[in-house]
Amino acid sequence: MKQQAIFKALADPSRRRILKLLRNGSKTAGELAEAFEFSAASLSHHFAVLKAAELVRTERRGQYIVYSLNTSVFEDVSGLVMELFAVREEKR
Amino acid sequence: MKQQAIFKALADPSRRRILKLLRNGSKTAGELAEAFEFSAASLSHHFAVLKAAELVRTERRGQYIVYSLNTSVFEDVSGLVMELFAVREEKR
DNA sequence: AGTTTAATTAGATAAATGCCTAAATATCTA
DNA sequence: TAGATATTTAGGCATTTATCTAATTAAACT
Repeated sequence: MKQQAIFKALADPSRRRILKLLRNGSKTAGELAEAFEFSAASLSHHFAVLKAAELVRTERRGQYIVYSLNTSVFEDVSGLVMELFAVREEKR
Repeated sequence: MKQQAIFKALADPSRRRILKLLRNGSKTAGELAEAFEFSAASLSHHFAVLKAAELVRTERRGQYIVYSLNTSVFEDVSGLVMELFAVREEKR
């Protein structure tokens, strides 16, 4: 798990928005792009950051590249947040 | 709740480390500084970012300024994470 | 094979971030 | 009130980030 990559990826509002768009199912890069006013290139950069954090997964489908949420990282992220706030257990 | 401030604050490893140091009780700026090799000024900057996100609270105690975790934000942060990954409920 | 469509990579630039030292502020103590 | 200690604020610099346009890669369709 790439803790730093995850937090860094989540720090940008556009990237969080991409994640939210993916909650209800995969989308192609182009479909996602419709929701933004950025150039496709900029979006692509954001995808790369999300991918580096393993928050999304990709799959080529013909001409298209399909992005989907990697929900298995969700537990990692939750765990990281817990870890930041939870009082540490006594050693025993 | 300042969503963007929170995610931005969590994006830096030193700031996450500060939060962890505070899990088991308040500490003065100086005590926290001992754990780092940064200048006090740099640390102070990090404190300001954490404070802007309301992740920590401060209280002056004489000469010292005491920092403590604002655990009430914990729920906010958890909620934000949930929101990023949870499949959205059907409208009804 | 050549053209179109989808997406990424390269290269440039402006803005934000993280660090530093020096100066300022606040409190304590002699 | 003067000096010492704790911390923040100001100003400057280097690195990283987010964006753009242009060029490239990959697949699809004639």
